[in-house]
Amino acid sequence: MQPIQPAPAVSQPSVVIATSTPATMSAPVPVPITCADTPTVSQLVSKPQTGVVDEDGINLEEIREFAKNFKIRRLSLGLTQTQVGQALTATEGPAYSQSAICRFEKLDITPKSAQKLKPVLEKWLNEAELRNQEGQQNLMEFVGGEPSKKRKRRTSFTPQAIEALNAYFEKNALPTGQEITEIAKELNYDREVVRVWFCNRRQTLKNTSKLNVFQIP
Amino acid sequence: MQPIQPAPAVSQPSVVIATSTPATMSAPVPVPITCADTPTVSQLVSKPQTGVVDEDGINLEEIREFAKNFKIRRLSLGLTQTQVGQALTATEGPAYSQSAICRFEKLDITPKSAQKLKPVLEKWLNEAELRNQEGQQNLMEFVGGEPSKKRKRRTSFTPQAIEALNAYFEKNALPTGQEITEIAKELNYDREVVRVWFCNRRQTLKNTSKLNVFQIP
DNA sequence: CACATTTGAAAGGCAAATGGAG
DNA sequence: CTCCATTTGCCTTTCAAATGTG
Repeated sequence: MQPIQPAPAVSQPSVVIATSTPATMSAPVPVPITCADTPTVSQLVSKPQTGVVDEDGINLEEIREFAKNFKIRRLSLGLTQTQVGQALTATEGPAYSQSAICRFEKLDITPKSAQKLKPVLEKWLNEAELRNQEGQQNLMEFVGGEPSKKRKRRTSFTPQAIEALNAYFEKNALPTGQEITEIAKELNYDREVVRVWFCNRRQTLKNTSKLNVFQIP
Repeated sequence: MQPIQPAPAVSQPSVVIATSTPATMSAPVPVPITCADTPTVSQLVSKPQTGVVDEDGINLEEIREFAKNFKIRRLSLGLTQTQVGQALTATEGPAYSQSAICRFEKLDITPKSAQKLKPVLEKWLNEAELRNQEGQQNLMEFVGGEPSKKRKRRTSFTPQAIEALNAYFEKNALPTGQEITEIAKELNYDREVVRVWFCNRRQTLKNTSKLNVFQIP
């Protein structure tokens, strides 16, 4: 058994978000026939012409920052979007589905929606982290999740962890048992999880290059 | 308040599944470069050359029939795929996610997987229906779902209901209040749900034809 | 009622986990 | 442990049910 999941040093980002390729995107768009669709936060935030504050006085930059951190903190607690959505339903405030959580994290929603959702998520997450400090048993009780069964729950790595793993992989795709142990310790993930990650990574790479043999356009 | 959801006469299908367009499907497929991917049940069942029984002695026809009925019965109980998955996790047998339930219903799995899943779902569903007869309170307790809150739970119509609604719509896209009441009663859905369905249907139709004005290829 | 918008259930993509063979 | 095929779940996306406004 293992204490739910890691808590990979919630350090400062250090990973600039790379505001997607700016300009140069005026290619023959597939056909945006929609009338006047309200833009999403991620769309607005990626073209800083408007500054950080939306016309309705909403601080887009702040929301972007929070959304990013929310994801990291959620994953650090070892929770899925589904669990958050479900737990939210059980609390006093408004309820939201897994889809809603997903959209918020990806900022694939209107500023108005984001503004409404942010305090709800913020409050909930703080509460969840508090419970977690008092022991993971409290956390699981809070989110109402069963201890799971047979199959191991699929772990979701934080963006940082993925990046680190890829870096290691690039340097050495076939680490020894010793090295795996070290990496696992460094990233604060279960050793087995890291080992399997390398196996799967090699497998994917192999399959990918196999396809390239056919030279698909 | 309302008793969870309808139980639209779980009568005999009467709606032949129309085993997808047979033959004539040898169009220039996008590129199935996969090595030798095990075919899914739906793929196998749609080309009856092999008969109803798989090479491993699995009765595909039976599985198809069950999958279809499973969906109807699930919806009749007013349950979502997510709820089934979650409830399954809480029981003794193996646990499965919403994705797994989805794949089973669409038969988007290998015969082997389907064979494994079928008894699990069958047993669970029987139990669920039993609880439901003893009062919906029992059912909700069984699936462990909260009574929900603010926003009304999105209703999912059974395939039959959809078909019937479309038939009505084709005859008359703007039914009177009286007619709506009758349709709702006939299909055993909440009147309001039916009314909104017609509103949304008209809206969708309008938007769709608006697009056609541009004559998209 | 029409219409724009918000939001969730179902479905799809990718990859974490599993299991068999070496 | 490895490789490899396969199973299965988390996250994402689509489409439409629900909501809000005139």
